[in-house]
Amino acid sequence: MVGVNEKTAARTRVADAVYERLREMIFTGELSPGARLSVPALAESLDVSRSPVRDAVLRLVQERLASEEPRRGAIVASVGLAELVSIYEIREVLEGLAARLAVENAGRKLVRALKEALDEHEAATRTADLAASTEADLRFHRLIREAAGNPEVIRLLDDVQTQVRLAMRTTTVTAGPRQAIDDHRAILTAIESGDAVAAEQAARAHIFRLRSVLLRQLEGGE
Amino acid sequence: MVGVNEKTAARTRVADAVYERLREMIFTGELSPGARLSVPALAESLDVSRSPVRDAVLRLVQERLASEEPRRGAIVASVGLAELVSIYEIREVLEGLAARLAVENAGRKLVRALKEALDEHEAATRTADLAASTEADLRFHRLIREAAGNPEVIRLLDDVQTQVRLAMRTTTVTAGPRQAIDDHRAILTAIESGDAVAAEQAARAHIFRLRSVLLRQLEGGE
DNA sequence: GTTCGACGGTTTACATGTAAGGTGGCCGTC
DNA sequence: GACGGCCACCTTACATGTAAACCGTCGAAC
Repeated sequence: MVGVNEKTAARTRVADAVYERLREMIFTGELSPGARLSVPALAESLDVSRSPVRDAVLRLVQERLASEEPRRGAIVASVGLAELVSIYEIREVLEGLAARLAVENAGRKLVRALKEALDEHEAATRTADLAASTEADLRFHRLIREAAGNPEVIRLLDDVQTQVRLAMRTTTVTAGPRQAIDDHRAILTAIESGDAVAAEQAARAHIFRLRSVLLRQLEGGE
Repeated sequence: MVGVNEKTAARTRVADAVYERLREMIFTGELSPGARLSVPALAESLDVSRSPVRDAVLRLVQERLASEEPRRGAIVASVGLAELVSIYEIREVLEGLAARLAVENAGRKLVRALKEALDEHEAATRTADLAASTEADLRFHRLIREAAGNPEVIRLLDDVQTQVRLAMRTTTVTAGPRQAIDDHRAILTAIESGDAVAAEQAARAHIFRLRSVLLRQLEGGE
């Protein structure tokens, strides 16, 4: 034995770090939609060589956080309202699926955790703590999809959320905090009662309402 | 097979060609699940440098045709029965969504094209022409999702199909040709009558039956 | 006979060189 | 002053160099 094995060592890929950094820059607005992702320029500003930057940019492109045209390089993607509506159509059926599957292998623990998230969501809303409210909201959804036991659903919903976050740089979608909590309560009730079909319906209805908000924005203002 | 036909002439990217070639090698079995994707070895055998091969392999990894462990390289992915079930759960709701959306902006042309595909499917089944039957089957589904008018749905269902093709190297899933045709007819009827909800239900039921076949395989003979 | 550790070969991951293509600016022309 | 072609710069895409990590093997010690 050569000594203690450091688990911290495993994660040191420069390309991964660059990828994370670029994601962060996109989500914080340091890189706006449309901004050019010049590999040499980024390499210099991040003080690494071009190779890991290239890998990271390719990864962003394939996750559609950036778009590229051959020989012209990549730019930060922008997600318009119409695309966001398309994404919410997908999110609707995927969240429905997650809720249905969650019922099928749900336990007491899930219900308890969901209740807790919902309570915190409500409390944060009462005190107008936006950050905590958002966190509890996201956690509620995350708990359900992780309980679904289908790794593909988790991955796809993570993808959806990534696109939504990007779109949020220019748009917001909320049906009002009270509506969200009521919707969540309906989902929780269905899960608690073990009614998979009702849970699917409730989850779909929740996303459907959010999508309706988007559609009104699409037709009305802007 | 998303959009290979860009009309711009000078799309001679070596990395793209390598990517296509590797995909082909995976689907034809030239590269079996588990096979190592050694960048230097592939570069030599394809007679290009390591860079485009590296790009292509990264792309495969990201599309989950290959899996990688850091510092250990990539191998051709294998899709087991359990994963295939997960994929079909997703396919169920996505095909349902596509059918619903297709109704919402369907025209006469769609119905006619679907009828044609269904007729050919039936004819090919009668003459036991497996290739033509499969082609007509795929075309039926493709027509619907392209009519959905939601590019994300198309992309996700293409992804699903890629995974299914990979899984098909070791598994087959069919509910029997008659069942498939009956299912398709039910979908067509619902679309023709303009009943979006019925179309969604019919499409979901179709995939649900295929998934049931998988589940029986999963429980029964290994 | 089994276990352990050193060694060679192979590969990854990062760095860097370079030809060809694209862009935008600049200048001359009308 | 507007327009069009030329040129210089920058970038992409491919090629290649290289340190360090990993794998399998082999041999020695117990």
